[in-house]
Amino acid sequence: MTTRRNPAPAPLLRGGPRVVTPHTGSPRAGRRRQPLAELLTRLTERDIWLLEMLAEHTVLTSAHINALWDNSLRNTNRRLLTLYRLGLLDSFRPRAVSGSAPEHYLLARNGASILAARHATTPAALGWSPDLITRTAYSPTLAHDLGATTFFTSLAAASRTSPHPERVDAWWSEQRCARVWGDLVRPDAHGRLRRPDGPTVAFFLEYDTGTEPHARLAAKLDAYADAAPALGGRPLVVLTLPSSCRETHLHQRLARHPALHAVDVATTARDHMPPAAAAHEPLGPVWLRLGRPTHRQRLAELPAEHPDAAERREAVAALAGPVAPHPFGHDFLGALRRP
DNA sequence: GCAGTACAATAATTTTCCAC
DNA sequence: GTGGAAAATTATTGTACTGC
Repeated sequence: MTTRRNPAPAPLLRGGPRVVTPHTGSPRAGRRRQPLAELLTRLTERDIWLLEMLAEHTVLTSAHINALWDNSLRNTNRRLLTLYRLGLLDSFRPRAVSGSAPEHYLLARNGASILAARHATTPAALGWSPDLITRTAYSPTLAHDLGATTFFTSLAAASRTSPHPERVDAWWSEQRCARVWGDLVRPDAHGRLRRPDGPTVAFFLEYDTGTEPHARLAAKLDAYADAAPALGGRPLVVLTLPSSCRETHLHQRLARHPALHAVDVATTARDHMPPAAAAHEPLGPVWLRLGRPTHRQRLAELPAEHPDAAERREAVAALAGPVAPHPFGHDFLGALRRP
């Protein structure tokens, strides 16, 4: 095991210790207060959609945003810098294991104010506060939360290039799930994948960092089994694990768990790569059914939800507010509802 | 004017090597 | 074992150019 010479854990907040030579000029320079009405002439639908996404998911890295925008990284970074200078976004860069970390973006005051105006509410009601960046940058769950985010942005990017025309229909944050289902279940996210022939694979994401004991994961499955009637039938829980070794042990321990009578569970290991794949691909054949691990399946091949369950879920979700559809093409994440 | 592309320069960090 | 210098890695930004 190697040790770091400079193990300071503090994230780098913009305006912090990041040194820029006078020759290039500070990349953070030029930020000034902008009247909100003036900003209206500068914002595109894509920008507004990004603000909505940040309100929903709190923090996204430049790579996440690039994947969602389906853009070149250069263009994504340039636009993000513009939005930062307009006071719409805040950002920080945590320490990285190797090299430097990507920029992490959140809503800044102007961005929160514009969103609040659009939803006829206040920035505070949207979860924004002046110390949001500090709370987020130093959050002990930041890596876990970003892991769940990476799962969905990978899914979204892959669905655009996949030969299988599935579509990511929805991506709900942990906070939205808590608002909809309360203490019944606490997934890290909820998503829906729509097959081209109509059925929808709705799933609850549990992102495992390898720190929870098997008993804790078993207890989560019990909670899903208990909540199954309220969740609209037989819920599908997808568990993404850090290693094949942990996945194997989990299957050995939980293959006959009683909750499997009421819950469908599929696992994947993030170090597992299908043949000819360059990286772990959550849309690909990487999922093993718990209790019946005959072969690895694609996410779209996992059990689709019953139409009645979909109807019941939509009714519950409708209580959470209006829809902000994706403005450019693929309308995944269309279920952005704000209470 | 804005978005997109390409290239070069720069920053922040870890890793490696080497002298002491 | 420790500390410093150089190399390597990863990511961002400035600039020039093109096209709409």
